[in-house]
Order: sequence, then C-alpha cells, then structure tokens
Amino acid sequence: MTHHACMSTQGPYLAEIAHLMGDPARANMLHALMDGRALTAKELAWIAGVAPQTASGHLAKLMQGNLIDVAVQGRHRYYRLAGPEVATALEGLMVLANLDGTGRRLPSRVGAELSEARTCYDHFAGRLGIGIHDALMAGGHLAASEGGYALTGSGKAIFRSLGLDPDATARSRRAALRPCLDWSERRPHLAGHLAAALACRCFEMGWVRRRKDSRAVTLTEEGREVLEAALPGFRCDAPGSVSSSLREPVPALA
Amino acid sequence: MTHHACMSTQGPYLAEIAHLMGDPARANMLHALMDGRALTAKELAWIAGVAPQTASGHLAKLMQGNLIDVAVQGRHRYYRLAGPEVATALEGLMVLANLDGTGRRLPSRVGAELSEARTCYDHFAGRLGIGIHDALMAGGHLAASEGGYALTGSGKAIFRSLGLDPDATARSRRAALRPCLDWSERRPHLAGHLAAALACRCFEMGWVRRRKDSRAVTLTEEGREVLEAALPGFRCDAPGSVSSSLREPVPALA
DNA sequence: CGGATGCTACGGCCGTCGCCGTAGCGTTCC
DNA sequence: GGAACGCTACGGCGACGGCCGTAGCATCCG
Repeated sequence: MTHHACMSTQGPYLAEIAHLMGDPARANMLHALMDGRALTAKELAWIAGVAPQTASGHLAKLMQGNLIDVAVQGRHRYYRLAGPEVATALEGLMVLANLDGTGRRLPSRVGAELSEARTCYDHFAGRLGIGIHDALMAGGHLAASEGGYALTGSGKAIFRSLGLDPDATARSRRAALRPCLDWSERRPHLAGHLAAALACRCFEMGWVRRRKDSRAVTLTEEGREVLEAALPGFRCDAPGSVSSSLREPVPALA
Repeated sequence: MTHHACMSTQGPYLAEIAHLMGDPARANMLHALMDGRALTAKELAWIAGVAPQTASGHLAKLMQGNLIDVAVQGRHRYYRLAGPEVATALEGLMVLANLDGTGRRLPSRVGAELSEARTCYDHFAGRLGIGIHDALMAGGHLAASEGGYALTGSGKAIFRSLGLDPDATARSRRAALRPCLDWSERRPHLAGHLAAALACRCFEMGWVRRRKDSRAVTLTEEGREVLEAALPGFRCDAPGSVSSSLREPVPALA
C-alpha cells in the first residue's frame, strides 16, 4: 500500500532530540543537570535509578546527541548540559508536565521552595528571579537591544554597586541579558551571561545559598538587604503572600 | 543489587511528554500543527507517512498526554495543538535540532523562507516578527507588565490605527503581549493574544499571505507599506542583507 | 436505503531499546 | 606493585511499542 507520504523535513530531527529526552533514566539525568553544575557518571546513575553500566550507555547517547558535555578530571568524568538552549528546551517540556487538560497548573507536582527561588541553568528563576527582573524593568534600567535587553546608565551603576562589571563581557556573542520565561510563574526573569554573573556573585558573597539535593535556593537576610538597597522597588514575596493570585486558572486556548 | 536510587519527582513527567514527542510519526504531526491550524486525522496520517489506523493510535496517545485537542464536525475530526505552551516547547526542541556540537547554527536544516517570516503557533516569528517587536520596543511603545509587556499610550494608538482594540481582551487571564524567543534568529518576537489578533488582522487584510504546505508567510507590498506607516522604524530585512551577521558562530557555553 | 467515506478498535508480527551480567582499561591510593 | 575505584565495551534477555491487517461504528450522499 503506497501512501505517497509527505514526511516533513524538520520532524525527524525533532523526534531524535525528543526521543533522547523521552527515557525516564535520561530525563532524570537531564533534570538533575539543569542547575548548571557538572556531576559524575556515578552520581547520575544513582539519580536515574540504574546501574553504572546502564548510565554510561545513556550518557554516551546524550553526548552523541549534543545534549551534554563532559570534562575529564583524573578518573572522574564530569557531565554537564551542553548549553543554555538545552535547559531552555527542558523548561519548555516542564511547563507541559505541570498542566492538566484544562490548562490549569497542577500545584502538587512542584514544590513550594522551587517556585519561590531556584536556579535555572546558571541564573535565578522563581519569584527571586522575577523580582530582580521586575525591579530593573520598572526602574527603567533595561532598554531594548538586538539580543534582548541592554542596561541603561542607571542599570550599569546598579551592577557596579553589586561588584560586577557590566561591560566586561560585552564583546561576547552570547546576549548579556535576555528574558527567559518561567515555567512555574509564567513570567519572565533574566537570563544571559550577565544574569549568570550576578547569580555567581550572590553565591560567592553569601547572599543566596544552595540547598542540597535540589535546585531550590534561599535568599539570606543579608542578601535581601543588599538587593533591596541596590535595587529600588525590589521585592521577593514570601510564598504565601502571592499564592492566591497564582492559583487562578489560566485559559487553555485563545 | 539494590542501588538505593534517588529518582527525582519531576523526571518521570518530563519523560512522558518527551516520549510522546520522540516518535517520528508523532513529531511530524506536531510539527505540522505548529502553525495553529486544525487538521484532520487523514491529513496528519499522510504528513506522518503512516496508515490512518496507525495515525489514529498516535492521535489518541497525544490526546491522552494533553498535547492536542480535537473538534468534531460531522464525520471529520479536526486536531490542533492543545495550547501555546505546546508550540513553545516544540520550538525549544527545534533550537537544539538546529545546533551542532560547537553551538553553531546548521543553516541547511532550516529554509530561508522560514527564517524570513513565518507563523509561530498563532503569531508572527522570523524577521517579520522580530521587526515588529523591535520597532515597538525602540519606539517606547512597550512597558514592563506582570505577564510580560504592556502597551503604552502610543502603543495602543498604533494598534488602533491598524484596526485592533488593544483593551478588548484585557480581562483575559492569558498575557496580552509577552516576549517569545525565536529559534532561528535567537531574538524575541511578540506572542500573546494581542500578537495573535494582529496576525489574524494581517491575514484578513491581505497584508500577509500564507504559503501553502509551509509555515512560511509572505509580507505583501501593501502590508509593508501599512506597517511602515503605522510603525515608525519598522524594517523587515530581505534574507540576503542580514545573513552575513547571522552566519557568525554562537558560543556554546558561557 | 445501499454505498462510500472518515475514523476507531483489536490482534499479531517484529524491530528497537532498556536492562544488567561479565570483562577490560585507566587512574588513584597505600 | 597491588588493590580499590570510576568508568566503558560487549552480549544476551526481555518487554515495550510501532506497524498494518481486518473488522466495526458513525456520517454524508444519491
């Protein structure tokens, strides 16, 4: 039986990538790598719930698909996501995993700590990331740029006051600041290497601390004071204070 | 052998969704539905290159995974994507499908017409979508809002001059305007129901025409004149004039 | 009302792939 | 140098799932 099939050209490539992410073990590994850190094969095997031999095979496939990178150090092999685009794609899938048929959020599937503050690959997301984004936007510290956002003069001063040089990485091709949509809040936060540098600085100075075994992070009291002083209008709401508005349903179709 | 496995809670859900997209036939179907139109099961079977019985099974699985919706009309069943989030997730995967190991774009995999102008679910993407976004942003017609962007007074006037009511859909929960990252250009364009209404208006008035069998669209001469008159600073470059800057490599990691 | 059309339900075939066994290589520590 | 460790390569087992056959139900047409 000949169907004279059409077979779009984009489809197969899309299927290759999705197939790599479609295995539970590999999905667990990728999810664990989404905070941007590098993990060893053994750690990833434990996370995925499979034997090291099985994990090794999965990691080889993810390497071949250019989804992860490896850094060899002695007898350890550290795996990490191949780039921010991989984290973005995974976030897009997570949005779907947290919706039911009517377009409502399924609040039970995502922890409260994660929507409060977490890392998104290499920058901040959750209400912490949104708070930074909104304060900069409302204060007129962001302007349109070809890659996303550019800092105005006042915006650069804010970054300098936090100990960062906003022009240091200007020659890089990767956008310094760009919007990144949040899967738990459906609002944009800041991505790009300047956002990554800010996150790095916050960890260094003890303004934000990682929680172990989770992508959730905690804004310390000192960190709150520093950000509120540097960023007029910055707020990072406690989970309870805004949850009522976030619980409201979102329409599924236009 | 007990591994005392960790097994993250998010991983399995992520894998379910990715597994649905990871089959070539289903990926072709979803890709075909990305322009927001509704297609019959038979059309989708032909696109996927499988028999109608097989397609029926695939569509049932996609329904169960809440990736598509169905509208029954007589003896026909029209399938469409379940929502904008599905299109966004697919776009995220396409970014990865168009990168090689070094982070370079693979220009051969995406047609020139598609990066010039195309639909992204229900709004414009490609250089057409970016041109609209940049002109509004540069002119100060966009302001920060909780869901993404809000129109300033001058921005509302522009939409009214094009025959749209920017306040008509204000009560809806879905964001009116929000940034959406483009997988071919890596720059944001406008999504949200106001962007969808604009696209709809452009098709109605003959300013933009669909090409058959493709998500690529054409900006007509009249459409160019209308947009340039309504949007000061609007440009929609010809493919050749900017291709040199777009061919430059993009660094893979920060 | 009989036939054609659009679609779905079920069953059997078969390829793909995830899984862990053993085995082997390189590194680190004592 | 020997033992432990981290990781990968290969082989066989088993199951999930895609594929199309036939069959059945609903709808539109003459």
